[in-house]
Amino acid sequence: MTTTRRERIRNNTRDEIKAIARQQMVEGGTAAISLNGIARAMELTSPALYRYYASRDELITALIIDTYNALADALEEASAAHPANAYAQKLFDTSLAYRAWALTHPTDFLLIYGNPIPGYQLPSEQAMAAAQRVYAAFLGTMQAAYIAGFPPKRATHRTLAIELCPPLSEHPEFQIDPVVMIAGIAGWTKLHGMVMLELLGHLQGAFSDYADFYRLECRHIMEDLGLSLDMPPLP
Amino acid sequence: MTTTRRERIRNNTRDEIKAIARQQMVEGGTAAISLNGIARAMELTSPALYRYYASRDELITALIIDTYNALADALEEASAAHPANAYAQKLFDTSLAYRAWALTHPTDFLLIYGNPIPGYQLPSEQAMAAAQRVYAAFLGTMQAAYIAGFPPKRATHRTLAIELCPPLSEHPEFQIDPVVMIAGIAGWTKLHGMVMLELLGHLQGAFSDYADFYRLECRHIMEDLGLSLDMPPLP
DNA sequence: TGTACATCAGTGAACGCGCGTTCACTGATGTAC
DNA sequence: TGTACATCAGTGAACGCGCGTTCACTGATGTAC
Repeated sequence: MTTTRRERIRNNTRDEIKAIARQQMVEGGTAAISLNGIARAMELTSPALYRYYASRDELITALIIDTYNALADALEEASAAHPANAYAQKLFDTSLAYRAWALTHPTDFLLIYGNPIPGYQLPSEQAMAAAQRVYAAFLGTMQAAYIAGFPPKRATHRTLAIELCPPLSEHPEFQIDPVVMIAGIAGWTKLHGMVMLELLGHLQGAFSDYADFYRLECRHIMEDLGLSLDMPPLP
Repeated sequence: MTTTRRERIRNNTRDEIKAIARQQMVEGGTAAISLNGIARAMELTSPALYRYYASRDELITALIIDTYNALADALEEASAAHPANAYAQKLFDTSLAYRAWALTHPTDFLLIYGNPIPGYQLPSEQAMAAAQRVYAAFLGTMQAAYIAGFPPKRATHRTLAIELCPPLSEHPEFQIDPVVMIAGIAGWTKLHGMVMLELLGHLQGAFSDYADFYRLECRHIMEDLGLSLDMPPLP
C-alpha cells in the first residue's frame, strides 16, 4: 500500500487526464473525448498519454467506472444519513440524490446511462461491479425493509415473481428476494425516466417546479413500496 | 398539390438521403451521420447533397421530425384499434407500442430521446410540434377518460395540480387538465424509464422476460389511472 | 558516498484516415413563345 | 413543332481541420552495489 513518489506523480497525471476528459465531455458530449485535445490542454504531445492509458477506450472505461462509483457514493451518503431501520427516509433521500446527482453531473450521467459511445465496447468486469453498486443502493434498503416485515404494497405473487426474476445464483452474498427485485426495479425505472426526460429537456414547459413533481412521484413510489414517510402528508 | 416530375425525383432523392443517414445511425450511432459517407453510398460527390439539404444540421432536423412522426403514427395506430371509449385498452396498447417501437427502432429512439448530438442545436418549431404528437397519443386518451368520469386513482388535489402544472395558454385547442397532465406524465416517465434502461442493456440479467415485466408495470399504471382492463386478472 | 545501470516520461515526425463546406464549372432537363 | 433561354443536378478541386496510433529517440529520475 505504500506508494513511491513516482507512483504518486503518475496517479496525479492519470487523474488530471481524466479530469480534462470530463471537461471535454461537458463541453462537447461523450464524443468529444479526444487524446489530442487532452494532450493540448496539458501541454503535452499526444503520444505521451499512451504512458497512462493504452488507448482511448481504456480511458473511457476508467471514466465510466469512476462515474458509477461517484454516483453510488452520492446515493450511499444520502442513505447513510438515516438510521438503518428508517427505510422510507433512506429510500426517499436516495431517490432525491439520484436526481440531484444527475442534474449536477449531466454529462457524467449520460456517459453511463445515455447513448453508447460509438466504437466503444465496455468489456470490463470492474464496470459491471461498479454499476451494481448503484442498484444496490436502492435494493439493499428495500430488501432490509422486506425482511423487517414491510413487503411492497402491490407485491407480485411469489411464484410469478420467481419465474419472472430468477434469483441470481452467481452472487449469493447479494441476494435480493424476487418480489423486492421487481418492486425495486419498477421504482428505479420510474425515477430514471423522470430524470432522463427532465435532463434532456423533454419535459420543458410542463411543470412550474420539477423538484416538486419528482418529490410527489417519489412519495407515490414509497406508498407502493408500503413504506410511510415521517412527513406531513400532501394537502 | 400537384407535383412535377422533377419535384418527385427530388423528393425521392431527399428520402434516399435520409434512409442512408438512418442506416449510418444503425451502424455507428447518431454521431456517424456523415454527408461524405452518404454521398459515397449514393455514388455521388458530397457537394451534390447540398442541393437537398443546406447543411448536416438541416438533415438531422429532418430526421428528427420524421422520427417523432413515425413514433406518433405507431402509437396512434395502436390506439385506433380500439373504440373511443375503451380508454384502458387504448392506453395499454399505446404503452406496449411505445416499447415495441423503441425496440424495433433503437437508434431512431435514441436520436430523439438519447444524448443530444454534439454541435447540433434543434431550433425547429416543426420538431416541437412533432414531439407533441407523441405526448398527445397518451394524454389525449387520458383526458377523454377524465372527462368521461374516470379520474386518476391517486389524483393530485386540483389546487396543487394547477400550481405545479400551469395550463398552457398557448394551445387552447389541446387543453389537458392539470390533474390529468400530472398523472399522464407520471405514467409516461415510467414507461420511458423502463424502455430506456432495457434498450441500453442496463437491466441485463434481471428478468427472464422483459415484455412480461413491462406488461405487469403497465397494468399497475392503468390501475393508478383508475382504468380497468377487460383482461383476466393476474394470478 | 559515488558510480553504473535500468526504468520511465516525454518528444517529434510520420501514417492514413475522415470530416463539412466553398467555389466555379459543365451538361442535362424543363419551359415559354 | 421548333427554337432560345432559364433552371437545376451534379462535378472536381480545394480549404482547413482534427483524429488515434506507431515508432525510434532523448534525457531525466530512481536503484543497487
